[in-house]
Amino acid sequence: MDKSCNSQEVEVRKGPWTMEEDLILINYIVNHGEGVWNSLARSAGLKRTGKSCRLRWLNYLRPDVRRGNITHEEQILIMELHSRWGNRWSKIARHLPGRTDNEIKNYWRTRIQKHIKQAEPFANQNFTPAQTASTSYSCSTDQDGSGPCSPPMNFTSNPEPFTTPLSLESNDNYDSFWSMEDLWSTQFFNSD
DNA sequence: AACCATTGCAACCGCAACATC
DNA sequence: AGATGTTGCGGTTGCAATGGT
Repeated sequence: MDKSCNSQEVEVRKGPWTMEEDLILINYIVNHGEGVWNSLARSAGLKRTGKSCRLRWLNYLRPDVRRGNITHEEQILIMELHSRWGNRWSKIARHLPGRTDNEIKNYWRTRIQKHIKQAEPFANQNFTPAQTASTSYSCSTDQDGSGPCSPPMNFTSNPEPFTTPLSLESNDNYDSFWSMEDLWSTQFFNSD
């Protein structure tokens, strides 16, 4: 009949996450670990879908998520891997520790793709992303692509295991309200 | 100062693959 | 073997911030 009958029990929040929601999610995961996301969302008392919780955690709240500018080396690696695998963002992300598929995808669409478009007039003169990327290092050409790449600097290995949750050195986009450090410190104080 | 266009990013959606019953 | 639930992925959208006029 009318789905509004049970609309009360399935009240689901959408849109941007609040700091309070972030704290609840962090707290819950720290104390109980990740699990089945749907039940996690319910148990934590979040009016979010499991999917939304998972995304928020993976892309934003995890302590090892690295935010801030993509380095030149990372950009080169992204271009190299994209030329090899195409839009397999999660696969590409696995080779960039601390970066998420969403971040890489956004970066590609907003920065690299733009530059490629701008360069298109010159593209006829043998310009391709792959060629641009293949500057001074090579990746082992295992077909599955899981093989290690050898960038000029050894940045593929995660430099530090994020004892400091985030590098906020170029804190362009995360300084308006609260920082992840704020969240995490709050979380530790609050963890029951 | 006000308006408009562009940019960048967080979050949502739909789908396919996988797991469990 | 089929139904149902969950997860992971890639594409897309909405909106705040920023820049330009």
